[in-house]
Amino acid sequence: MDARVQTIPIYRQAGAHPQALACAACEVRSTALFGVLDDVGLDRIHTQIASMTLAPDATVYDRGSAGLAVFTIREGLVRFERSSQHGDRRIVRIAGRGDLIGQEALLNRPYTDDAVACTEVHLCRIPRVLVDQLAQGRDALPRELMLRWQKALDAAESWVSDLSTGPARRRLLHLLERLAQHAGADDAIWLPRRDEIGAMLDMTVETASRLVSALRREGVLTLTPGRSAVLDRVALRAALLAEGAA
Amino acid sequence: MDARVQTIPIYRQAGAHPQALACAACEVRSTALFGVLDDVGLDRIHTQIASMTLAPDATVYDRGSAGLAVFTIREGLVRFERSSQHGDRRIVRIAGRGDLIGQEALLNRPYTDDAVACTEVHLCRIPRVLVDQLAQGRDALPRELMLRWQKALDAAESWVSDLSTGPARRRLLHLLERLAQHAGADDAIWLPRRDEIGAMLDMTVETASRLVSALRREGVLTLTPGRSAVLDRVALRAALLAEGAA
DNA sequence: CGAGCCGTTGAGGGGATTCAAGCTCAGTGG
DNA sequence: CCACTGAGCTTGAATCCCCTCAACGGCTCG
Repeated sequence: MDARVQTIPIYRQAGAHPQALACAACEVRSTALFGVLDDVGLDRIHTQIASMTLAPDATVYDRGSAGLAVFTIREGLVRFERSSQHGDRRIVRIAGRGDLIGQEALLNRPYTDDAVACTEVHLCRIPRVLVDQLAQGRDALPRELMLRWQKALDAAESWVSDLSTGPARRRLLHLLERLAQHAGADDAIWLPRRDEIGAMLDMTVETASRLVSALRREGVLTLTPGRSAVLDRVALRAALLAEGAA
Repeated sequence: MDARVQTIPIYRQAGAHPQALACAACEVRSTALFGVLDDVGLDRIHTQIASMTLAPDATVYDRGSAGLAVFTIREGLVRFERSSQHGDRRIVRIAGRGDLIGQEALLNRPYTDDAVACTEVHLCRIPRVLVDQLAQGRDALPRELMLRWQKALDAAESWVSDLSTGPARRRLLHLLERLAQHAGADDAIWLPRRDEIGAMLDMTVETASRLVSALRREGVLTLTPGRSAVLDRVALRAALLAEGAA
């Protein structure tokens, strides 16, 4: 949890602090956990939610630690890791803007994965007890919560069917396709390190490197400094079709 | 949905029909969705829940179809399948006794996977609207629901880290370990067909066959007629340790 | 500048796939 | 009754994809 945490409460009254209107004006509000709450609801919660910023590779929480809060991703990518006791880790899922992570906390459970920032990440940290309170009063919240849970479940299952199936090249292409969904304005995606690609797709760094290089030569991918790249979406589609996978 | 469905309502008053006390006396009640409801709650629901029995390979529901109900597994195993448009399917998760399946229905969503019976399966079919009603009145239910969702999510993620990681033999051993958790009294497990093992572990039928035969020769597995087998748990543990995976 | 991390590329070997054949067993119909 | 068939399982041989082992270059940083 080596992050810059701004515990400054977020007040909503006009003018004031630059983050005053943060919750109400939050860009992801409509897709985020509290998006369904009205302003009255917001008044009750905005003082307890902490805004956080994490650097790449900073951990949001550790597997096994007590779950005291859930997090909404305002910006950036987070990966979920598990490692077997003999050392080799596997990345089992990634989450992005608008996703809710650490739901286990709502059940008073320890976190089931290591959650690590891929890019710089902006989070809202929501204490477990706060959600409990809200869940009692209104009932818009449970549904929204269930939605998050289902979304995470779906993501986990399609991780199996897309990223753990077939030859290495196809798996990589599927990964790129998925990363493209979190792309910036200019088709700039976050490109994992080679060993991270390996942990995601169950392959060695060497294989990951070879395949990335191949895609670079084919023009599907153009590397840019700092773990990022530009994707040619058309070429990617073509490559996927050539794999016999749409 | 080619099943024997007993739409006979399940009444709770004493004596009466053999299934009269079904809900109240349900063996899996403590672990099932409505386990937390008291008798009053049960009175309100038992008439709307249908008891079903499905034969092996019967489908519970199809991916994409309208989700009108969730199901509790009273007995047996259910697998979740996805198939890409060029034909090859992948089994992404299995669920067993006490698990809730088809939660998407609660969100008014189509089912995200094909759900297919592995063994003979006994289900309780719970209409979506019924859960909605209950969720409004009491609030024990939402928490129980969240628990199910989290359990499914955890299962999906560990499917990636256990069954989609490493060499074929280790993946198969992990699968057996998992199937052993659903074993009958005598360590008799449901053993998938070779092509089903292939769909679970992303390998060919031939590889699956070779590995199963090898384990049979090593005494880890003893085949018995009808897609089942007896496991030597000690030998399994030993084999897993030899793989460098606990 | 050397150390270390990260990425790349090559050579060789091994594990899984592909292609192929043969087996058992249940169901079918001559 | 028994050949015939097809589905499921097994085994073999050849191929290939990916891993292992290795070396090297670029880069940052102490």
